[in-house]
Amino acid sequence: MEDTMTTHILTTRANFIDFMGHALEGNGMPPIAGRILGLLIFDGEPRSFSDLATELGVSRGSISANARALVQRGSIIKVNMPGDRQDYFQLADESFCVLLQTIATRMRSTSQAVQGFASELPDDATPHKRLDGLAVFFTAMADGIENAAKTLNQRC
Amino acid sequence: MEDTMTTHILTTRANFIDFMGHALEGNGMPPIAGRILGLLIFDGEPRSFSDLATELGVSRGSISANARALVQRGSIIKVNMPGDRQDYFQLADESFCVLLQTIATRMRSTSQAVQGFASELPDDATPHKRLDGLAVFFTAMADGIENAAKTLNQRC
DNA sequence: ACCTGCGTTCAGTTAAAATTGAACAAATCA
DNA sequence: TGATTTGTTCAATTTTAACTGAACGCAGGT
Repeated sequence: MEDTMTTHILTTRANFIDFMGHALEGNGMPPIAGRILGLLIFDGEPRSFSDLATELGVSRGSISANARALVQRGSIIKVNMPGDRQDYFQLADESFCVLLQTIATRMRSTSQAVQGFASELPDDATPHKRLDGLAVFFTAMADGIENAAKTLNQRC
Repeated sequence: MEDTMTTHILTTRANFIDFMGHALEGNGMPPIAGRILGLLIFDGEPRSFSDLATELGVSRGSISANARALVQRGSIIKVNMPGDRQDYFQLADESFCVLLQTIATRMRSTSQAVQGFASELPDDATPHKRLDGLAVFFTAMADGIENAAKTLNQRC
């Protein structure tokens, strides 16, 4: 009974980790980054570098690269345990907010880029208007996402 | 002078098309789809199937596949010109709105999926809470994006 | 000093995605 | 009918991204 329960949780855990791998793949991140994030979200507590490699069944090189990318994005943080020189990783408190901010920022820079193209064109040219419209579109999207961040009532 | 102007516009056009190719690449679409979209946004008017292949310098097979994908997404529409049996494509009026709706929908389904994983876990388990939080996150994002769509005062 | 464990790096490999190009069917025209 | 044009399909190819694994430097431990 206890075992059944545990098994079910472990199955769910594995499925969730797998799911996150695919989900973040669709957002321009490598699958393993998604799996690391999924594992850390699920477990909540710090996990060691080696554990990640072992549990996910991937090379240490992969953990190194992908964990670094996640740290850089602010999704996870690296922590040190006293008397243990391994690196540990855990979900960042502001993880989700950071994710939103990252996306919003990307939208804004895209908007700016499009605006740049528009400004190259004569004001009366119809492409100018359309590119302007596209720039507005990206800005609106950035606004919407940042707004969502605030809605989450966390510090963003 | 006239020539300089035209050249500059053409250069900007080429750069914009190229930019869109890269931009949509980051959103999970093939580069050529982005370039087709960029070309149609810039030009505004219908362009023929063959023109797309010629101007973008890619195979007809690629135009066929990518244009179809864009049509299916609702970003562009296929139109027919009287007395010309070629297929023409042009930017859909609701192009940008559709883009937002697509993203919002994906967010909601992701949220639901995560919620599904959460429901597999006992209510008192801490992973349950975290997955719930993640689901809320995706919902908030979907809301934010749909809100942005409405802000654009177009019919969405 | 030597050994062991840890994380990084990067050249090589593998796997996945995108694109090509030739074959094809349908439609048009002479 | 036969020749042409048009868009689709799919197997082969190219391109790109991701991953591996061995070599390396660094820290501690014995």
